[in-house]
Amino acid sequence: MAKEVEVLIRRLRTIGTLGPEEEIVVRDLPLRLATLAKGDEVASDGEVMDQSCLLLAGWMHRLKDLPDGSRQILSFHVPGDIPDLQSLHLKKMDHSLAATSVCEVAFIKHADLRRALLKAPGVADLFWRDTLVDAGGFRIWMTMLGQANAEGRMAHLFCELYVRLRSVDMAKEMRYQFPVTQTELAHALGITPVHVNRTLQELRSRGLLRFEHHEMIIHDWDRLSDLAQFDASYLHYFVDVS
Amino acid sequence: MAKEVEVLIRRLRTIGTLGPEEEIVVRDLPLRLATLAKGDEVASDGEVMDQSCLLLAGWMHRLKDLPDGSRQILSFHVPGDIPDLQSLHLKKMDHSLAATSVCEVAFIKHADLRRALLKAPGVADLFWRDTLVDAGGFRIWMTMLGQANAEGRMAHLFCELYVRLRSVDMAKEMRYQFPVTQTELAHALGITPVHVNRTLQELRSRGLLRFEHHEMIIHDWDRLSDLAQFDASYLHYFVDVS
DNA sequence: CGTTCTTTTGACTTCAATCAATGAGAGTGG
DNA sequence: CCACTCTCATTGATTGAAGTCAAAAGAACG
Repeated sequence: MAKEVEVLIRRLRTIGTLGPEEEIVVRDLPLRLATLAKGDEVASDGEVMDQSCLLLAGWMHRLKDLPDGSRQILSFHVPGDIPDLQSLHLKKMDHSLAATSVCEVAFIKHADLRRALLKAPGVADLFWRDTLVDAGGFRIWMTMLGQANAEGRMAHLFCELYVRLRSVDMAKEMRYQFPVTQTELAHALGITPVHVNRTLQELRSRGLLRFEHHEMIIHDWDRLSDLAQFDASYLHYFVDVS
Repeated sequence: MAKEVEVLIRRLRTIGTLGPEEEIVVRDLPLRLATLAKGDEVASDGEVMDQSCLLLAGWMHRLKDLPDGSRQILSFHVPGDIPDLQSLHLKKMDHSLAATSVCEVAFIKHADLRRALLKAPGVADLFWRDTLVDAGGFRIWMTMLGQANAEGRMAHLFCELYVRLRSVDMAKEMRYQFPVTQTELAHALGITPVHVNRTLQELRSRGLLRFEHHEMIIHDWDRLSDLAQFDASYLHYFVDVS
């Protein structure tokens, strides 16, 4: 029972080791299930949280809106992720968390989480490690935003998503579903929607990939990852799945 | 004795509370002191670490070099920071840590740190929190790199540094020392050195600030922080010092 | 005091933004 | 089942912010 927690177990085993007794502690976490509609925000910038959100199915993303109206998408999330785990220790959100597509989630009360982590320090270390891997993703994205042009950034995002999606069986044979619009891609890449469109066309005309109707097909992984200067080690997978 | 650890105590109290017994645990951490020359790397991309580095005096920065030769400076660090604390759980570095200026540091063995955190879970939470605040800084910088132009990014960096430096008594009355070259600034801001120079001139000609001989003087905080869309809450200071 | 690093300036180029319009799909309701 | 609407994708023309290249001027340092 409570098969919902399996995605979390898998995620934790992707970035570290989880002993049998620790697994029990994780399995015993009380979950409150919910279904989110596309665009729903489960945490808003400035809000004070008392729970975190485990993504079970579908996509989520974190975003930051600036006073001038511009928006940066900070990360995309796949099942097994706890995108707002940081709120366990930083109660007040400094960004927002929203559903990219319809999705299934499980809320975990911070009080319950705290109790569990106190009981099993090894699990606490794993959760800590998870937030550190999260930060590692930000570092790479900062680097790409600061140094790479539109093609490089886009290629990098598509490479990262392929590797992460494979680890949760949502990608195989160089293809995956990615339910975002070009405008959302633009918010993630720090470029305009028009330029997203042109960059996609450029990558496609060079035979690197195709992205149509929310389906990504990578035609030439070697040249794409080369263009992206992609190196999956920042994902800190315990066993590399790339 | 061991007054070196005071900067760390202060830092921890800046982002949370530290009880008397927890303070003792922190004070008992074995430190190995060292002096670094400008440019020295205490941790390099790919390296496996068994210690972290507490900055006691001077400046450090973290950076990521890409295969094509471009470099992104990810963060600047001031006394009290442990810039590579994440290596406690992510042994293998995914970026580098270097001395911006001559500086004094204290190395803390991960084994000692782990022992201390096991003894005092409240301290573990504080250190975890510190890494989460670190990640919050990355999120804001990602946002500025993706959405703001050269002026906005530069203004934001200068605002952030003023607030952080004030909390460690290294800035007052709208001025502080900042020992970087315009080329290093360029690596942090994701623009070219030439454009750094022109942007500095522009900000100066508008009466917002002056930056000469490594000294920053902010002439108009209100307009500068407005241009930066700066909101210090992402620093997650327990008591706001801005 | 000369050598090196850093800052500054000018001319030119380029990548991406902007503005504006058209086209294509998906879902809705008469 | 087809008009209608809405969102999303695409295209073209133009503008603008920042990059590039090259050189000179100014500081810093042994």
